[in-house]
Amino acid sequence: MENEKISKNFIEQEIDKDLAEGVYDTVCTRFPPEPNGYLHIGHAKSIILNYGLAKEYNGKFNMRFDDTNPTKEKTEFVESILNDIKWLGADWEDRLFFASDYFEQMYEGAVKLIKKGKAYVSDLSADEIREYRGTLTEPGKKDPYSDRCVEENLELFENMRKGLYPDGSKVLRAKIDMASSNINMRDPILYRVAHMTHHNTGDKWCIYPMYDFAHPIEDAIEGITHSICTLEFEDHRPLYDWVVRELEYPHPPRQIEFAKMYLTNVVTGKRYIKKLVEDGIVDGWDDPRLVSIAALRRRGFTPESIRMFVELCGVSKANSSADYAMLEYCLREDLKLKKSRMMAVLDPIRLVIDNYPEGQSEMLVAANNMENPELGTREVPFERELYIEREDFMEEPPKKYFRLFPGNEVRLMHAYFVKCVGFEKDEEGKVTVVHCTYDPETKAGSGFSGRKVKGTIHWVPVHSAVAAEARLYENIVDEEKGVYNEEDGSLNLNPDSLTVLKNCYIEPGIQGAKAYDSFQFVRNGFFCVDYKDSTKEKLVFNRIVSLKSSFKLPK
RNA sequence: UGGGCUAUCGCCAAGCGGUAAGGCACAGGACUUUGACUCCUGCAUUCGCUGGUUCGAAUCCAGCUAGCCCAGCCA
Repeated sequence: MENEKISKNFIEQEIDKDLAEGVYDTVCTRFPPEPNGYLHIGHAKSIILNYGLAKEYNGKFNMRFDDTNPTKEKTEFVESILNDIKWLGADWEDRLFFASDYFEQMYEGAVKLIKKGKAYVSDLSADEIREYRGTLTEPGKKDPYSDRCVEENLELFENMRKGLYPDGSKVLRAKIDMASSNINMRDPILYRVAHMTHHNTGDKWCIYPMYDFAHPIEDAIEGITHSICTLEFEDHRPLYDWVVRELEYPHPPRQIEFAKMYLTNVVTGKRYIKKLVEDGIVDGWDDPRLVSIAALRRRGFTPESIRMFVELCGVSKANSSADYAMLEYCLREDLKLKKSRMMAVLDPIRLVIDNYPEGQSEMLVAANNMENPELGTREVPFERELYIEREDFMEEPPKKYFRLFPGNEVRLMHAYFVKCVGFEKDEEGKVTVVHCTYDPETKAGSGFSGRKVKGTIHWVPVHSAVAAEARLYENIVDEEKGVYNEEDGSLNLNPDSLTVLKNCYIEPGIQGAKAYDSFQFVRNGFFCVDYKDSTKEKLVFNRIVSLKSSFKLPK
């Protein structure tokens, strides 16, 4: 199933170059999330990219939690992140690391910088540091504490570690260039004081390293060769390189940046999701309309489909936003040969076969997947009264409509040809029953070829069908207006993002089948079980991909 | 406005001086026990703009324009 790669992406080209020039003789990548939230589709791209690169080059892939800021991190997130990565299929083998396990080495690194005269302890307040840093257009000013001698700095830094100073009173800064046009190089803060319990190291530390100092060290310790991150860290690369150079690591890692990928008409902002949850519009961060990994999983996307999506999108340095249709395509592609295709009726009307004996029933053999015989067959009871989809019958059909209408013949899937001979309506003019006659000669699988019909419709036996509830999810954001309301900054929500259909029926026997995880049924849509509600008496399904049908009723 | 990055079809994206890959979407047609799938066919005389170099430029140079990122003791 792996598509032949026509060309390598720019990261692969860089790696090839490094390998050819002997800069590295192996490839080691990593996925380094901070355990401060749930993973979403954007993280999936990074995971799949990093893991894929390691695989492709026969290298190693490390899992590492970048937990250097105890104010934001929780063990709860560690669990969920690990779970999602496993589900996606990235395997870190025995290499699960925590940045916090390197705190001692980072501390030693800081001491080394102080001894080299490359770092100093500053007593400036947060506000003062901001002032001294200058602005985007004006250079910064020299930190008055930057001339402290090595011995004094060593002592002060040790005292910082000992907890002698309150939070915010002192920081360790790198001595680089306060006039640099790159703000990240204006004596960046390396360590801050924070008396706080860390989820991994407890109360052992009260000083914590900043990302810019910690990350290159983490990479270097683990022997990472290519540290792949997103574009916003491009400006930090000079600092990354400065740290590994000053700390004199023998085989310094190399940072390469790529553009994040967004999806069209999807809400990603944490504060917006929070608002959606608070307002009761979605039922949590894993609501199927959102794009956290858990949401996608709940909606029925498979790990394979997400991997395919990432590969299809490719990697570049141009900010972009992929069509949701591309994700849906990947799922259809993944599922179409792998899953059973069952029948169901979402909006039922009764179909009565006038010439089928009352009380009689027979078991028909149905292929689980017409395109993949390996999935076997199942039996479906056929009887005089069936449910069919309301839209599969029209009293006055438009041109080129070839499902049921008075006088027309169609195939009932896996069963017989039926011809419409009449119908009944209620007082409101709504069709309630469609009458047909069937032709025993036309039984599915009989090889009958006397005549052909243009339409094939799904059905379910009235007496043994299983009642179900279906949830049809659409984009939560208004497709035409876009995600954000320009005027007040709110979201443009689609009022029909969730439709609950309570009066649905699915084939009997599905209940016993174990293939619930995701399968295809009802014409051309893919559905899956809503994992949250599957314990309810009625089965609940989510529609995960919009119906793909080229016949649209002329309105 | 200082610095960094980006710009190729509605959406992704190849291309790396020799005359615009591919996928999604879309539109026609064939096939069909799912109007799906599959299979054909069509879909950028042009690469943000303007000049220049060259026999030849999306690719090199110069100048514009637009978008994204950076002034956390966040990552």
